[in-house]
Amino acid sequence: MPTSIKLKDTMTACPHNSHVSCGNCRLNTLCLPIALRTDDISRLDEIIQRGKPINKNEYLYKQNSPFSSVYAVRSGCLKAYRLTNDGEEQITGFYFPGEILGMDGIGKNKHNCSAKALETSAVCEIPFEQLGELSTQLPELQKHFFQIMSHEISSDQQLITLLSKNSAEEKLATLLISLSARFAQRKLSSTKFRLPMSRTDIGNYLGLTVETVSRVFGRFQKQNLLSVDGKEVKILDFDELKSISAISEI
Amino acid sequence: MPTSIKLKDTMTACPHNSHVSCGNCRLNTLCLPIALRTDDISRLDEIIQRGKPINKNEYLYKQNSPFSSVYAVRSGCLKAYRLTNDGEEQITGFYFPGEILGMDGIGKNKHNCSAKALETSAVCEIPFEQLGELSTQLPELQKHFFQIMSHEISSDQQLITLLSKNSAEEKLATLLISLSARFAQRKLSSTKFRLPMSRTDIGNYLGLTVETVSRVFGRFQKQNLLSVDGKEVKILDFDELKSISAISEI
DNA sequence: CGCCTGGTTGAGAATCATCAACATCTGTGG
DNA sequence: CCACAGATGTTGATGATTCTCAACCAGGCG
Repeated sequence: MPTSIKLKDTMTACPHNSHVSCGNCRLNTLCLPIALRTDDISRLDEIIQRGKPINKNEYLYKQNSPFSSVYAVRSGCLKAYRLTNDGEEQITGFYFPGEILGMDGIGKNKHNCSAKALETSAVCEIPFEQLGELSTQLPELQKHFFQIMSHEISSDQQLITLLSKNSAEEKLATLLISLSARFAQRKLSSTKFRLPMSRTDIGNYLGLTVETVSRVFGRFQKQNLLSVDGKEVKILDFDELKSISAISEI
Repeated sequence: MPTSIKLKDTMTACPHNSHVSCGNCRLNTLCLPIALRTDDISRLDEIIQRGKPINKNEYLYKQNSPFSSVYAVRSGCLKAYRLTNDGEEQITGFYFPGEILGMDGIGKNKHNCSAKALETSAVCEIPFEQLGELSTQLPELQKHFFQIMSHEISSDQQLITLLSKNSAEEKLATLLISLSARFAQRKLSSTKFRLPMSRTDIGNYLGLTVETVSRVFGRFQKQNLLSVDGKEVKILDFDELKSISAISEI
């Protein structure tokens, strides 16, 4: 068990750097409870393990493997997916820096999904047993984790609605607007970004075939909503794209 | 605020009876942490409020209303649903006795869904603030609620897969097998039961139109998998129905 | 009794999947 | 550095599942 290294100075908080502590991680407003006091953050810091980065296509965890930790993404991007009866995969979410995954494993003490890196990624491992113990002492932390889990439920429910009610164009527009918002949250451009996932992954996530995804990208370009160059996307008409999407709040 | 009435004697634990305490509720193996000691159950009992039954089509809570409690179903059945942009509803789940709903509201302190009774139903209201406090003192309770939320996440993810990958027949078979299992859990018949929801609700939940649901019911009857009389369903060939469904474990 | 909601059945239409061919990108090894 | 192979993405033609629209039936309730 590597003990975490404490750095009280204000070193550059690059998320790839595995020596950054929670206190000076630039993502901490996303994954940490705002209300935690500095010395409480240190206690959280102590249970968090920062492993070496995982490469593209490597697993963070596999479906049905024993559950022990949840993970906060530090850099890169991961997909979570379940295998269906007939061995196909169904992607249930993409996870970006500051977002937390693995909570589906808590209920049955084994992972309900697999998680695989879409590109070289670094994560903070948060042993759940210890998190639970610490949470009994820090009510704010407990509340925060209830909230994170609740958010996961809400976003799953939104995906359910999307899959059930919306057309291919609405689905893709919704994904793009959602990604845009999540990039903005990390102070990145909300209109020009790189999709870390393949077209196949997008189709899988949205319940569409690759071909349909490709065609809809084509239509969006013809309508001057987007300019697309491989995985690079530039949103040209944000408002129109949003109005196509299933995302309501302005 | 009515104070809960304690009944230490072994009165008949009918779930409609609002005076039954957690300790002698016959559903407590479903909604309570197994490991809780008797006097701890009493403490939980004290924060739980047992309101009067809600009638068919009445709301338990509405989307965007302030969140304060989660609810355990005591009798009846409820549906949870979200309104889409254009005012349509999307059902995200049906909740039967022993099951817990409302957890989607924790994250933003307002309900992400509405919940409406499909028939006269009774619920136990569990004020979340107090549950949080009690959980810091009873680690088992905290763990139990993490698990319940995690189960909700897992089942939402299974629904995502179902909606995205499966045909109309697979969807309906899956719902029927799932209901069957949940009735069995409550010691009711797993092959003969009454659907509390309308065909429209089933279609909505499964991402199908009423007509399609009706046709698939018809086909299943022609294949002698089911006999259907309105809302009464009798499963004639459980194994075949299960093999059509997306439910794997035997 | 008749209205209204909920459910069933039929015919035609539309979206998206499938199948297939082709283009492009990636990376590996000569 | 180039060439090639495999993976990934695009485009086209065809077809199937499911939706839409419409008519009709059944049961419950005033």
